[in-house]
Amino acid sequence: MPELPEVETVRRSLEPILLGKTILQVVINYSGIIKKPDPSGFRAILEGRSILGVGRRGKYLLFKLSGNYTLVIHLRMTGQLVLVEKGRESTKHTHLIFHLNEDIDLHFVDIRKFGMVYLIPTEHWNEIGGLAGLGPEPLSADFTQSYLEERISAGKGNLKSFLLDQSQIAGIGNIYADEILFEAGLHPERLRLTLSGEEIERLYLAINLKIKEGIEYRGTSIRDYVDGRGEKGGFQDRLKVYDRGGKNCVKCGNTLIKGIVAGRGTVYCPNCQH
DNA sequence: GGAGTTGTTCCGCC
DNA sequence: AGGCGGAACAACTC
Repeated sequence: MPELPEVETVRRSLEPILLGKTILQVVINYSGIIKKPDPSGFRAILEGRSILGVGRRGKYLLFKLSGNYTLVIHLRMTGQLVLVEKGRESTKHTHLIFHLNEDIDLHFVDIRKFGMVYLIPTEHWNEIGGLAGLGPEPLSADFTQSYLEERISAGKGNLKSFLLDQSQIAGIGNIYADEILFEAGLHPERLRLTLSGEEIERLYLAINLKIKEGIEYRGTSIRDYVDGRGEKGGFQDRLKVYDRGGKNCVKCGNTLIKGIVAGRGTVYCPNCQH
């Protein structure tokens, strides 16, 4: 499940290799993941352009191309972007192949085909639904404790759904939401409006800490996630609640509860989180 | 072969 | 009217 730390790790692993490369040819094995434009336009516009930058916003990867075009890729649940030597055979789930100069290919692989790819003139970036409405990056200067305080108190609902809401904070998904709430000692069903100032501060620090740790350990590989070199992350060994339902709390030893909150599988410690 | 998996969008309700 | 909750949907693996 690529969330901010995983997408950032992919970005960092691709950037040094892709910068300055030219897309010579694009092979489309499955066109369903290309949301804009139609597949033949997609191929025609891409071929011959060079890659000027590899950026990220929330869970979206942004490839800045020559001629003011941007290739936007969202990996959703099982998408992978991997660099392979030219000519290496593709798997049955390889949907896009970007043949680059200098004997390198970039493969888009996605077991479930939930990923989304857009190619747009850069100034039209806000036409992509999810991208326009994103909240601040959690590790940027825009994301301050007073911003969090203001947003928390601006609406109802519980903390889990708040953390998953990309318009409040960009890039948090199910894994990091559970880890952040455990770190902060806050119950996923806790209502936003009941938080004290001290609890909002704990939440703020936990968001910063867990997102930073996720990046530092190069993401969480529970099932499919790998970076641009095909390497797994290391954060799965440091998870305290996610995927640990029924196991013992690392802090107090009680049994961790797994339930559904905000429509998502959610694990928490009933003793440590209030 | 039914259950489980999550990010995003959309719809209906209050 | 707008915010919120929940459902739907995508498609594959085990």
